[in-house]
Amino acid sequence: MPGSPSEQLAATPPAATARRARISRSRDFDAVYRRGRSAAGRHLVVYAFRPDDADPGEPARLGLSVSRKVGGAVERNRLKRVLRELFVSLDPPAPPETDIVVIARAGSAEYLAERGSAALGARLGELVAKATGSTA
RNA sequence: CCCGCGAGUCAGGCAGCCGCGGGCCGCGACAGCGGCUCGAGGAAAGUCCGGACACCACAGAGCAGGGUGCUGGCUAACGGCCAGCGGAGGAAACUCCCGGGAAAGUGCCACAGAAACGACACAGCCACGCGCGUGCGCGGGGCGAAGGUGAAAAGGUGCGGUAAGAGCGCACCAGCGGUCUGGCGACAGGCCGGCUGGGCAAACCCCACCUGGUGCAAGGCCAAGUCGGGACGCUACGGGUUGCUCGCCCAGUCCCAGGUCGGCCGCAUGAGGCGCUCGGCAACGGGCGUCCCAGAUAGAUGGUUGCCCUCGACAGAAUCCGGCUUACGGCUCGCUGUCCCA
RNA sequence: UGGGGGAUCGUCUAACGGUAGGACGCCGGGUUCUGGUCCCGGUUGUGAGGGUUCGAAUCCUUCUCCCCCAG
Repeated sequence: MPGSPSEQLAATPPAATARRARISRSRDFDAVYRRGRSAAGRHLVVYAFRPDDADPGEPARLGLSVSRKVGGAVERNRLKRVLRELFVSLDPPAPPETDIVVIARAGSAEYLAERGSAALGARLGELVAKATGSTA
């Protein structure tokens, strides 16, 4: 394996937009909520949890929760897409082998529309750092 | 030009980089990688109707319940659509209407009003008879809708007629019945007759037609896992027939505790789209050709950069399809023109 | 996604198709030296639009919002 071209592929940023890097089981969501650490902002809430059975070297997985209070289907889909994109390009990336759940609160769609994705990305970065700070 | 009316159509575009989901092909032991290709809407929305599909129920019959409601057609079906009829609105283009039955029965019609359906009483008009205080009372008669009201009052208006009056007579109008003509029909028109109605059925209801229930979290399969305790009972009771009755069938019943969070199928070729053509006023149907056109499962279309323009509305598939309704930006075509201005 | 229920004053609730009431707020006035109690008065788009009817909170229809159930 070492020295092979696949090493260059692994060097590319972890694609949290891929389905492998997402939390999909309700069991996993429950674990993050119950046993993880949380950090809350005005528009977002971030939960972080490092599962015991995580594969070594596995990049951080992302789970999103955007309820109907945020807006209609178009707004919520757009918000989820933007949040996934922002999560991948976090400047200090999220620590590996960690499950992170981001909850969008009511008003976050308006925040995105008025302040832009860069502002939302900054808020996301702050909260992720705060929630994962001691475990890293 | 500008108002208005109707129909149709589009849903920012192009390019670079980084990404996401499905299918096919290739490589690979797996994870995966590479190539090609496809990837939201006219409303995907609301879930208001109708069907397909699936399971459950059903020997069967009846009742109940629910829905629809002018006519003819279209459709798999519909509460939808098309063409008409009648009515309503508008100056017009045109638009809108749950639009059967009130001589089958029941009910309601507040307030006001003499009276709200029985045309009786009340009030009133008119001659006649009797009485007296001479314009009133009494009596038996004639009379109609005149009497404030009210949403609605026993056809309306006019003329004649009379003691007073009245469809009592006449003309026109409205309604009813009969008949003729046209139309498949709703209905329209003509003639004749008699002389005439309460209203409300989106009140109960009657009539005609339709109607089993539940919904893809339907349903099928695989994997995993729990399978423990208590009470009452001995055919009385109970359960099923998802509202009831007849009928039929099943057999112990109830309570507590525990398990069920994974995956595969269903799942996308369909009452399908487009083009031409034929029938039809049209909705729609027939024929031929051609295309394959999302299929996720915490749920896919984004990020970024550049250019252009009018600076981009409403809005995101979740079993599928046909409608309805609601939200909304632009463009094209056709049609109307009362008043005002040129 | 599918299925079901609801909306009346600031809050809780009534109302055969015929004037929208009650209780608790709240506001103003009176009584009291002051406050409370008590008395009087006020506070109203029946969620919105359209229709049936002489007349609609009520009947029909379209929409908006809220709540519940099914993993």
